[in-house]
Parts: sequence; C-alpha cells; structure tokens
Amino acid sequence: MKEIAKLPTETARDYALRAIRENIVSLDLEPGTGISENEIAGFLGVSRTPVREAIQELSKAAVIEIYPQRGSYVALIDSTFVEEARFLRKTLDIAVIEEACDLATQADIDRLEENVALQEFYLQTQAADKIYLLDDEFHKLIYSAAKKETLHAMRSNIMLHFDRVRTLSMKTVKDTKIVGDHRQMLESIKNKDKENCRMLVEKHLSRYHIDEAEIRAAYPQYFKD
Amino acid sequence: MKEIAKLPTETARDYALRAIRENIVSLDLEPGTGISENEIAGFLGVSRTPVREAIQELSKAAVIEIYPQRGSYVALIDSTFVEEARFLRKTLDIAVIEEACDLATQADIDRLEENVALQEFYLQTQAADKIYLLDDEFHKLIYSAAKKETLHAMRSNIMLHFDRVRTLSMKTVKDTKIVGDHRQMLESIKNKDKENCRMLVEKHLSRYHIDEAEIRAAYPQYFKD
DNA sequence: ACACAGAAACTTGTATACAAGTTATTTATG
DNA sequence: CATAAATAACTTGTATACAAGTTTCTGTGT
Repeated sequence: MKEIAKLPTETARDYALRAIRENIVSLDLEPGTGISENEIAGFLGVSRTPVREAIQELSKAAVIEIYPQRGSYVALIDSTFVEEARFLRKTLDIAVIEEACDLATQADIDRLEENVALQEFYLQTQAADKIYLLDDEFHKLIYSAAKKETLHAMRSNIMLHFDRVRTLSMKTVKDTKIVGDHRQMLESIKNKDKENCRMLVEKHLSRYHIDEAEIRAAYPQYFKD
Repeated sequence: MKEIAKLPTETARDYALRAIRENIVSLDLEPGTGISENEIAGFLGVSRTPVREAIQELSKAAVIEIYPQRGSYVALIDSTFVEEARFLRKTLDIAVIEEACDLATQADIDRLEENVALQEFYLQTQAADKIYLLDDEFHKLIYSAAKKETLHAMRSNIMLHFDRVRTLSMKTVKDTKIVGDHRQMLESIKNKDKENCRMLVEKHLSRYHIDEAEIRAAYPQYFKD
C-alpha cells in the first residue's frame, strides 16, 4: 500500500476512502490481498472507525469482500462484474452522449475543447498519467452537458472493476487511439450526429475488450475463475 | 417512524439499514424530517455505530442529507434526481429486456409466468401491497434472465428516489394497467420481439410520468424547489 | 516426530466515551 | 421588558474498549 497525503480539508473518513480506493485501482493493493482495519488505520494515522466506514462502502461496490470475524480481502477481478460494468458503460454512455448532442451549450463545448486539447498536448509529451485523469474528466464533462451528474457518480462506483483492468492495460493500449476517439466524439457532439456518437462509443469500448484476454493471460492470479 | 421487527439472522447494521430505508420509501419518515443517530439507535434498540453506518450508506444514495455537527435530514424529493432515475431506468431497462430476449431460458420464462400469474390473481383480490412486491420481483427476474444481477442491485439504489414518488402514486395509478404491461412484456420476451419490448418499457414508465404533476400538487411540502 | 489441546493473537461487530461544533435555552444585566 | 452573554443540550466525527468468533502458534504428552 502506497502512501497518499491527507488533504487538510477532508474528513478522516473521506481520506481513508480515497486512499484505499486509489490503492485498489492502482493495484498497489493487489487483488486477493488481505487487509485489516487496524493495520490500515495505523498506516493512515486515523482510528478504526473512519477506516471501517470506508471499507464498508467499498464492500458495497464489491471491490472488497468482508468475511465477519475472519478478515477482509481486495476482491479478485470478476469477469462477470467487468462484463456488467462494460454493458452499463456502453448502454449509459451512448444514451448520455446522445442527450449531450441535444443539450450541450457553447460553454460545455468549450470545456470539452480545452480538455481534448490538453489530451493532445500530453500525448506528445508522453504523460500517460495526465491523459488518464483527462480521460475521466472528458467523460464527466459529457455527463454534465447532458445534465446527468448524479448518474456519473453512480457510474464511477461500478466502474471500479473496469478501472482495475484499465490500469493493467495502460501499457498495452495506445493512448494515441484513445485521444483520437475523444477528438472524434467531440466533433460529433458539435455536429449533433448521434449515430456517429453511438458508433464511436462502441468502438472506444471495444479497444479495452480486445486486450482483456492478453491481460488475463499476463496476470492470472488477479482474476477469479 | 414505524417499528420494523429485527430478523434474528441479520446484523444490527443490516437491520438499521433495512428499517430506515423502508421508513423512507413508505414515507413514514417524511421528506424533510430531521433524524438523529441517537434517537434512531434508541428506537431500534441498537447502538449508534450500526445506525450511523446505515445512515452513511443512505446519504451516499442521496436520500439522507448529513450536515456535520448540525443534523441529518430525510432528503426532499428532488426532481433532478427523479428525472435522472427515470432516465437510468428507461435506458437500462430497455437494454436489459432486449438482452433478456436473447438469453432467457425456459426456467426464466417459467419464473416470469408464475410472477405475472400471481399479479393477475392479486389484482382481482385488490391486494395492492402484494402487487408492489411482485412488481419489484418481476423486474428483478428480467435482470436475472439477462445475467445482469449486479446492475439490478445498483439500479435499486438510485431508484429509491423514484420509489418514493411511486409510493405516493399508488393510490392514483391503476394497478390494472401495470399488471397488463407486465403481461405484455412477458409475451414479447417469449416472442423475442425487442422492438415491442422497448415500446412497452417506455409506455410503462410514462404512466408514472403522467401523475407526477398531480402528486407534486397534492404534496408540495415533500418536494425541493 | 507427531497429534492434540489450549492459549494467544488475530479478525470484524458493537457499544461507549470523548471531541468539536451548532443551536436553543437560560440567566444576568441594562 | 429587552438584549446579550453564558451555558446547557443537542448534533455528527473520531477514538477506544469490549464482545464474539476464527486462525495460528505453542507447548505437552505420546
């Protein structure tokens, strides 16, 4: 588990939740790892209570499994969950981007333009971690343009499963293609071309689908079944 | 707040979560009501810890608002949330019922048949509460047939907002129409008629849309804005 | 060396005590 | 009586103590 600095504003609970979640997504807490409320509390410098609440929340998202009186474990990557997360992402992202075609204001377009421009910039400077963050931001901006902010928060939770696979795939998937997809999505929103948006979302997602088999072969110990 | 019996098997936390959630959905805890961890703990006969964890979870679903050091309140019905819940329900239910057309086994069909038969039975005996439960079960069975059980759990959370409106509408919406919709959905799944499924889901949802205006007029104090 | 019993060291679940902050009440003062 | 300050009674956030159960280690007897 890697250290993550506590922000002065956030509560102990929010800090614990953020720290544990980031460690799970980054795979610094590997799937299958046993975790202890006491151990993490000591590591983060807070008491068991906020750590416990954070773990409860993550167990509800099914990325931590709690066995009462026995211990808690970082869940193995479950192909069923990943598949359902992909289904949700495809279904919802398409519906939302179509809505964004109807509702996006010029201010929304401007924010998307700035985001994609930054992605294209960092693509040249090879800053993969920056692109990762901008990727999240890009999709959040689309949900915002479609007035579906609440759904984006919910989407984030179930996407944790998908995100772990994405972390593993960062080395193999070409950022060039991802940023190119985003550029084309933005242009299609500007043109209010829903059919093209739908096609782009499906193509975008298929990029991750292709290399899951490779990833699973490379890290079999991380997967369930 | 109405009393709900604690099941001998469930933990204090699960009991508190179930009791509070049912009271919110049934509107025995009215929107806007102030709630206290201590008060509920005393009422349920458990300590603050499990009650607090339950409230935290419900605040994440945005049906409870926590103001640190000030108090917690049952959230008013927020039209934005209700609209997003409706959007999610429509989008996801359509995608899932289409998937069910492809994947439903005979066993799935049999379970759906039994469920709808019971709905039609209780429709004649005027048992609205039974139909309410069977309605939930019906949609859960469809998600199960489409192998999307995880998404159904997630759907349930965001649907809390929608469910409160549904509780208010139970007196006005005709159960006859709901059960009729379900019967037609089942027949369309059997015929693998996706286009008809899509149309039926949209019509089904529109029934709730129609009377939201009436409900809002009848209970303005429950609504935000 | 092996088997078994028992204690010790863990786990999470729950209850309670305290901390920090807000609100309402009460009391003193003009 | 009105007003303001002090205070008491609340709230949630956090830490800690204890309860109940599981696992692991350890020592002892064979």
